[in-house]
Order: sequence, then C-alpha cells, then structure tokens
Amino acid sequence: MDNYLDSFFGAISDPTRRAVIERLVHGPAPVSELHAPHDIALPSFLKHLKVLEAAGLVRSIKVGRVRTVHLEAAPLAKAEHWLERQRRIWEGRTDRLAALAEALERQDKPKG
Amino acid sequence: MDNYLDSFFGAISDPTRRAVIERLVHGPAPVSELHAPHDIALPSFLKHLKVLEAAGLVRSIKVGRVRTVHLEAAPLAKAEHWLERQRRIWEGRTDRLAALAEALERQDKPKG
DNA sequence: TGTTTAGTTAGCCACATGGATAACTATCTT
DNA sequence: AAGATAGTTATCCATGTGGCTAACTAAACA
Repeated sequence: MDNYLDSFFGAISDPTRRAVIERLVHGPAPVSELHAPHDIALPSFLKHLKVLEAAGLVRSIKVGRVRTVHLEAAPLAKAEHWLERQRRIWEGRTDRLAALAEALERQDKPKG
Repeated sequence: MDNYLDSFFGAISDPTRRAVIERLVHGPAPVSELHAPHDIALPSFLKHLKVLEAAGLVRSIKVGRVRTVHLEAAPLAKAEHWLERQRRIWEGRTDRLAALAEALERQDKPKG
C-alpha cells in the first residue's frame, strides 16, 4: 500500500505524464497521438508511458502496429482518497492555532 | 501551476515524507519528534523536511534551539482538486467502453 | 563554565531519472 | 517487393535523489 502510493505519486509528479493523463481522461489514444504534442523523442516518451503503466495508471493493447493506451481510473481515486483523508483529519482539528501556540509554548518551558 | 504540482506530487511520492505529513495533520511538532520514528540519520531526514518545505507543504519556526514544523493545508487541497477534476472528466464519459471499441476500430480501418 | 541537546552544514557515494541517438522489428500501403 | 509507418530495444549521458559520516553552531542545563 505504501509502495503503491510511491509509484502513483511519482508517476504524476512529472508534467509530461500528467499531460498524458489529462489527455486520456477524454478517451483512449494510440501512442503516436499521445506523443505528438510533446517535444521529446519517441523513445524518451515511451519511458514515460512505461512509468505510467508500471504505476497501474494506464493500460494498453497493441493491435496490428498501433498500441492503444487507456486510463485505469481506480488508482486516481485511491490517491485522491489519501489526500482527502489527510485533509479531513486536518480539518477536524478546529484547535489548530491553539495547537501551534501550545507547541511553541512547550518549547519555552520544556521542563513543564 | 505546472511546476507547482510537480514539486507537490514529487514531495508526497516518498514514504518518509508522506509519513511526516500523516503526523503533521494531527498538529505541529519539533524536528526531533518528527525524526524519531524514522530509521535514517538526522541530516538525511532534514533533507526530506526541506523538500516538503520547498513544495510549500510545510512551514517551520525556530524558537530557541528547537524548530517547530507545521502543515500548510492549501497545497493538499489543490492537489486533491487536480485529481478530482480528472476523475470528474473521466466519469463524465459514460461512453467509455464505446470509446475504447471505437479507438480499436479506428485501427482496423485507418483509411476510414 | 563545561556538557548536553537540537539542529545545521559540508562533502561523499550509489543509483534512479529524463533526455538523446542509432538501429531494429513488424505491419500496412503501393 | 519496396517503402513508409508505428513502435521497440539498446546504449549513452548529465543531473537529481536519498542515503551516509564528520564537524560545526547555538541553546539549555548542571
């Protein structure tokens, strides 16, 4: 589960790869079409696709000589949930400012 | 905006750093307390804190000799929104299976 | 004042990452 | 069969990342 989020967040921390995701939410596309808007060599681009596929964010099928790539939505949702969970806990702390003040206070008199 | 998500997602793609976040949603804490559960040297751990701070996920104040670190919630929310937006678009495509079939179909007869 | 404590800075290292080119396979198209 | 198209594989390179130790500064304590 830990490893899962590692590779997921790692995958979407790159602008090229996020752009691919942003394209794929609208529907599947062949490699060459995905590659077109990016000003990098095809092999470099293929590496990005492999990162996405390794992270489980994307899958692909090759028919004839073209490989069609499509999004796998579940991972997106899971990551969103991790963020949501953290936010919820954070929002639950209505005493945030108090907590900070308290923490700083604790520093002044570590002996209690 | 692009760069922003880069550093944010990069920051939370590491398990040590996610653990720090998971701790900080419960309230601020000094460096040494954050470091304690992690089996790595302090300087290595400090690098992680710097990554989090550079990504704007965290801020810190030093009082006396102890530095207290606290979470900055806004970035969490923004990242969550990016994911949410993608999911929404994806979910909007009720014709997903049709789209895939169509994409594969297009491969069979590229000439139209 | 001397000693701990909390954090910081500097420098080193191995490995991962994102880019490139060259050369190749496989599948259409003509 | 020849040529174009779509992708793949291999190899290389610079830079970034995550870890380490050693040595340091600046508070608090005793």
